[in-house]
Amino acid sequence: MLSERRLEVLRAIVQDYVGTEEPVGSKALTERHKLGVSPATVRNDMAVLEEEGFIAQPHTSAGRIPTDKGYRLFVDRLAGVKPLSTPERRAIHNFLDGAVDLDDVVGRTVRLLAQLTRQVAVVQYPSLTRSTVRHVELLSLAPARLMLVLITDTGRVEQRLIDCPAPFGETSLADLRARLNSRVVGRRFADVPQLVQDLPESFEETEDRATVTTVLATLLESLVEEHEERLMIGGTANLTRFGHDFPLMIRPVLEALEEQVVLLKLLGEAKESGMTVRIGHENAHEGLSSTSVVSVGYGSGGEAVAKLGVVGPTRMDYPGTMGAVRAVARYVGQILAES
Amino acid sequence: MLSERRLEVLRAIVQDYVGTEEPVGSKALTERHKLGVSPATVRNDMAVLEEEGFIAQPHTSAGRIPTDKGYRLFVDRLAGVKPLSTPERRAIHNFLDGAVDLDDVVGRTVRLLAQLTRQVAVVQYPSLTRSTVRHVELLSLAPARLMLVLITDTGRVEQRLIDCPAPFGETSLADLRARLNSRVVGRRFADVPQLVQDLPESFEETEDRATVTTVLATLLESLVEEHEERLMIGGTANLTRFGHDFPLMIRPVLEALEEQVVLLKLLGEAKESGMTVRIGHENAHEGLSSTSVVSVGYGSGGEAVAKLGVVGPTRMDYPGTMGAVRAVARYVGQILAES
DNA sequence: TTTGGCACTCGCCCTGTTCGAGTGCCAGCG
DNA sequence: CGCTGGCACTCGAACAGGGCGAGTGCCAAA
Repeated sequence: MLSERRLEVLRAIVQDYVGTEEPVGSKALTERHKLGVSPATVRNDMAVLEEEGFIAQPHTSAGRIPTDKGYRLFVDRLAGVKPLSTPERRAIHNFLDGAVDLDDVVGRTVRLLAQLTRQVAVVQYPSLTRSTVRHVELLSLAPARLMLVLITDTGRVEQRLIDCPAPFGETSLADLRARLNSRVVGRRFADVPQLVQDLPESFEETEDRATVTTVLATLLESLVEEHEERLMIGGTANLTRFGHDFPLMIRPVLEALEEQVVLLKLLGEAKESGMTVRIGHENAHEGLSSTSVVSVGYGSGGEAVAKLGVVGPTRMDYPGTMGAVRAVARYVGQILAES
Repeated sequence: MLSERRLEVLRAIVQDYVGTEEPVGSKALTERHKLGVSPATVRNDMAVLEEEGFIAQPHTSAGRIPTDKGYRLFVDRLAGVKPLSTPERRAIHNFLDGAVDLDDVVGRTVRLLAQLTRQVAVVQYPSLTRSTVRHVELLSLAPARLMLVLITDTGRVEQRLIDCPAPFGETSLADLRARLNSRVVGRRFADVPQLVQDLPESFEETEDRATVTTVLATLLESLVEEHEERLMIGGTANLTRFGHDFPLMIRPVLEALEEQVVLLKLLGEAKESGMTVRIGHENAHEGLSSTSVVSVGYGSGGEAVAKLGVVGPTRMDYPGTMGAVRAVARYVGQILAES
């Protein structure tokens, strides 16, 4: 087990390294932090910490830098979540309050998060399957062409064109629309396909209706699949803060960020509740092995409807980042609940 | 005036430099291109070209590289637009045909363009003001809360929440909806606010309606303003191909790309018809002074409803890039016309 | 267990040197 | 008059060597 002071030394190393981006030596440590011991003692502690794998030296006769394992310990036991300052909180409110629709909320959130953390921000749209249906609309664009519009309680609006096998009268359309709405409004999205599937059984009439309803069902399903998970990213310019080795690092990160699949998986791996911090190699994707991901679920009520987070270098200000991420998530939740 | 051979030398320099990323000297030129003259002659030509400002040397005793002016001449007079290969064309079709809605079309276009050109792709959503209204829908989400949904002929669907000053009956709603549609469908989007503004005059009834209609009008207007110009970008990972000096270059470019305003202005400066190539300092934004922007309008019919293009280093393969941009724009136009 | 001292290591940075691609100029040739 | 080959020159890239100093590990003493 590590003594209290050793942990203190680790904390000091992490803080200094995050601040300076340079390997930190024993002397500098004792000067900048009031550890109450001499450099020699710190050196001994460092030797132990290195043996345990919490820190490493890039090359002999250089200072130490934290390893992923070191950051892990730091996050788990040595650092809290730094609450935001009141100006920062106020900035969040001001910035987010002007949003006019969901796209706007998500867009503003991304920009806000990127600005607060000075890192790359990722915000997932509220999941369809976890939302409930607020409204279903069927519009007739042309005789044999419909448009389906779905509105969720989280403000998402999804639409899809439907080519009907045969023309469809306005009255039957109204009928179907009414039945759909009475069936489906207020239900969880995930249940919708099944509900719609059953709909034809309640009719004894023409096959017209049956065909259309099946079209609807398949459409709903594909819609849920394809649009289930959308996300927005921003602040990629912050990648340039990565450090001196950034030309090599930045490439795979940009590539990973472009692959929505990768990002979704990344967020998907995060815990359902509470904040998740994945450090360096803890991330499955190897292009992100020198980045850390801080993510948290957000939602209008008790349960999360989606996640948001930031991606940055492992050498990041964890307490501050976690504080910003949590604060933003909370407030976005409030905004969603209001709308 | 420049002789034919001098132009040929410039063309060779541009081609070689684009290929190798390295300053090109007289010897290498004569070896790689059948100019039919000796290096010494080429040197003389180069001296002239440099005097005229078409090429420059990064430092004494290095080869020459084209200046912005040199690229301009190259694009204007020395290079055509390289048509795509048939496999490439087929790829475009295959890739774009699977799109299910406008978001999907735009998203696929961005990815396609980025992949074809290996550069950063920018695609503007079809402009609202240049589209016509296909459908207007008014949904009642709560007694005093409506949702307005607008659908354009280009497939854009825009929605906006409306908080009514007072509850609004279902029948008055249906009435208003019908009137709205009969007034507005088929009209150009830009005219809609005015049309809606006039709507209250055709009523002699309660002030209920009047208030709601004005709410509608202002909303329509703000909607047009705020959502008029949206765009999607992709392929930012290609920024890493920028060259050896890319750490310095990439920063301002990423920042510019994040600022939608900047990009929109960039595309806005492009000609209305035909392809526009802006080279280096020709771009107003100074962060983009070492990039070139190739853009072109696209649309379902004769006139353009929006623009798309790519952003890359001035040292780019202009004929190939222009070919890809043009081909993609054409096919996206077709897709939009079909939907 | 902590501390001061001390020898040692090794990357960084500065300097000097070499190497060669590329240039400009010039005299000669068609 | 334009093209060509030759030649001296320039100047950056690449490499090597040396001093510097931060930082280390170890040890003996408190």
